[in-house]
Amino acid sequence: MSTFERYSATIAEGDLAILYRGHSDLYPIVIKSGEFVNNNKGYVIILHPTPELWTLSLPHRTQILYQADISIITSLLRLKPGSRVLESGTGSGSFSHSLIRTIAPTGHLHTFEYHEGRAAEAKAEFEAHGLAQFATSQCRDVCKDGFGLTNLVDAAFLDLPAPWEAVASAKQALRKDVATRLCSFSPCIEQVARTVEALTQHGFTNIEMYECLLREHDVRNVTIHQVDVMRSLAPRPKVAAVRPGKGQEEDVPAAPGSVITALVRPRNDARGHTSFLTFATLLPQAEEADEQ
Amino acid sequence: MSAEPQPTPAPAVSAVTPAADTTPLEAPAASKPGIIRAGDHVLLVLPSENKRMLQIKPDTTVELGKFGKFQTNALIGKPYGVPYEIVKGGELVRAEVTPEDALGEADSDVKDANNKNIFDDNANQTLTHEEIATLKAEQASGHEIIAKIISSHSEFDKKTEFSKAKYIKKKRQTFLRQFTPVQLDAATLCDFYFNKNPAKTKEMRIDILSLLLTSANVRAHSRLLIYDDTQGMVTAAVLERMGGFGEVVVVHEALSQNLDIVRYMNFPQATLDTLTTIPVNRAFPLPEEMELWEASADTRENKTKPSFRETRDNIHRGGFDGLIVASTADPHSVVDLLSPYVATSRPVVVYHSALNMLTPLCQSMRASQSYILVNLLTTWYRPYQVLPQRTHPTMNMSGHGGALVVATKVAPGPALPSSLTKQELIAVGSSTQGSRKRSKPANPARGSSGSPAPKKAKVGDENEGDGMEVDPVEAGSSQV
RNA sequence: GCCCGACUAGCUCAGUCGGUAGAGCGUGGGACUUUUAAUCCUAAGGCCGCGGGUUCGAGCCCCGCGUUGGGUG
Repeated sequence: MSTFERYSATIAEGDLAILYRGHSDLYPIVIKSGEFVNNNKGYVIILHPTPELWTLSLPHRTQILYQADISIITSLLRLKPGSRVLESGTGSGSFSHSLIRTIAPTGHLHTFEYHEGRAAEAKAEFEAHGLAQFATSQCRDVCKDGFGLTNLVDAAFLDLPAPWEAVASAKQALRKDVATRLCSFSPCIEQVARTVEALTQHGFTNIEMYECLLREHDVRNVTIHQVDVMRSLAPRPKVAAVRPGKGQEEDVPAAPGSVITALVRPRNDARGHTSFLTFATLLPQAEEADEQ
Repeated sequence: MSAEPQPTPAPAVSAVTPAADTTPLEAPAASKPGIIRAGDHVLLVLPSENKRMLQIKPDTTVELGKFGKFQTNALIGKPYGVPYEIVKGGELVRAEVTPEDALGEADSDVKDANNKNIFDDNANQTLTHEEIATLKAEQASGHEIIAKIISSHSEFDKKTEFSKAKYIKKKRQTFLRQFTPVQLDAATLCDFYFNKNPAKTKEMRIDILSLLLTSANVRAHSRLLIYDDTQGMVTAAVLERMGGFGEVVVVHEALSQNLDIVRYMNFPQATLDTLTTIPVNRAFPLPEEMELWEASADTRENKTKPSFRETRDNIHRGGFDGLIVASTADPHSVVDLLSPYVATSRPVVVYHSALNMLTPLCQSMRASQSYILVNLLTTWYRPYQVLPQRTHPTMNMSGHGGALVVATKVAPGPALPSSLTKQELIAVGSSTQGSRKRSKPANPARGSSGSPAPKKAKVGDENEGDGMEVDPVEAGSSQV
């Protein structure tokens, strides 16, 4: 069975796969013999699922976390195989899938979602994707009822409208024998301020905040003309994109008086602000407290 | 199923699981996690926020300049991450951390004071340099000295609370005799080198490294090919994310490769055993060299590692789960060399500190039928100071953290005749997302046209002999 | 009937390489000669069909409707 925590060599009945029909046309499917999908594009490519492809193709039930934020959060929470981590809310499960990939096979994700429907869908997804053994998902309003975990997790991730209300309970859930980490994900600076205040009051240290955006770049060859007095009045070659390779008819040398050069620029549809990422450390308890 | 707490919503899940049992490979026997061991490499964070990296060898004295000195034996067995004060006699005691030290009074009214009547005058401080030096010589604690300095500052009470906090912070950075030993991990080391000696790690910033790790789908049980010119930064980060499971083969150009950062990670032997390295000329020997290598004994002193020959055979078996390149050489040449040994539907990720060094590679990979989803990436990364009523960006690091080319390797299909523009049926299953309409792959076809038998992709790859089991299916043939 | 796209400039278009701030026509200005005008040069013109619902207080979100193109009955 294909899963997000292990590659398989071949496609099998019942596997989740990602149907590729172009960069903006990725679609998750379950392979079932005897069934068809239509396609009017000549060919498709079936890809092995990865958390990154899942993030690009999953059904949105909420706004989701994307790869840039997911990546830096994972690093700064110091996650690796064996880590135990709590997450709230589960949302559409974009980050959850990536978390499970990183902490498997010896770690565990405790994920909490207060919306009943979304919690159920996420849970069903984990099971369908063969990830249930790595994740415990609960429908629970953690701001009101807390996480219900004690001295258990290495890291906590809060993606909540009022994260400051969950700080005390998150602290309780974090283990106390080693330094642990917390991240809060909030779009607005006022949320950050209140969260930082709560973190400080609860004894978190090393509070830092970041923003991280992904910039994707286009590369294309353009033909540009050269300024030349002798030719200044003659018709100029058109400035036009020229693409190399794949045997296209555009694969022609530059006309006299012009030169082909690579033009690199950021894609204009790049996402803007996502959220502020607030990180904090909870130091291990002093030894006196350890003794009891 | 899971041995973890069950997902019943109502009852509080109270779980206390012993720490050691899930991390057998990371925690050496008879040692608690997060405890400093003899032989560990550690990072010491000083009050000035300067950092020093060193190895804790027993029975040694560590000199921290004006911040004091201590015996390594006093640190062994103590927890990481905790600030320690060097008290008289060189003993280390856990330093108290109070929020007010760093924050100032959060609720203070900023308007209750200002600098209108404060003048820059050294005479505001009544203590002389000699008197302060004497205090230090008498082994007064940092806190005592700071208190003395504040009480000797004639204008201190005129300052705003925020200004006082900043003043105190400066004094703490100068006079406190303490340090925090930080456990070394990939994120910490990346940050350390990026700030201290970025050339060593080829200007690789933590956010780009993080993106590299997810893009390459690095995880336990990965089987990866790596070309690493970052002093081992990339390899160390990859090994950390694999947790001792799987396999990493590092190919390098010189006869031996500097992977110092891997050593600094304090990996257990089990993790180090998943790493093998091999020079390019042993992995890809010229025909005339072949006999020479075959004749000569493997000269590696560490016989627990596979021989070059075994590693070479391993590489040529192909089917790797990914390729990661962070090279100062032409990245294109490295990708051409190693990509053939990567399985299809697997990531290829290439790092370089300069975007423009990757543009030709990006163009040619986009033009190639062997890759899809080819992307040229940089990041915009900005840290902020967050203090009550004093939140602001600390610096702008956009555009200087390196760039990545990320792609997915696929099996190139046969060239499509131009007549094949019509709809084709692909023998795969239906959607899992019944409710989703946008770009739905299509509805079950009704016609009885064609056989639904799944097509095994044929590998028309230019890369012969990589032995991959074909995963992505390219169904380019007509059914009509 | 069902399915899949596309709706931004006065009009019409824009590709499975991660090509939707890119163009063409038309329009204005200039040069030129072949002057009921042609050719060349150049300039101006862009915020995305309508409505609703949802996501955290960031949409690569969803639904409906309209217009339009294609496919299939």
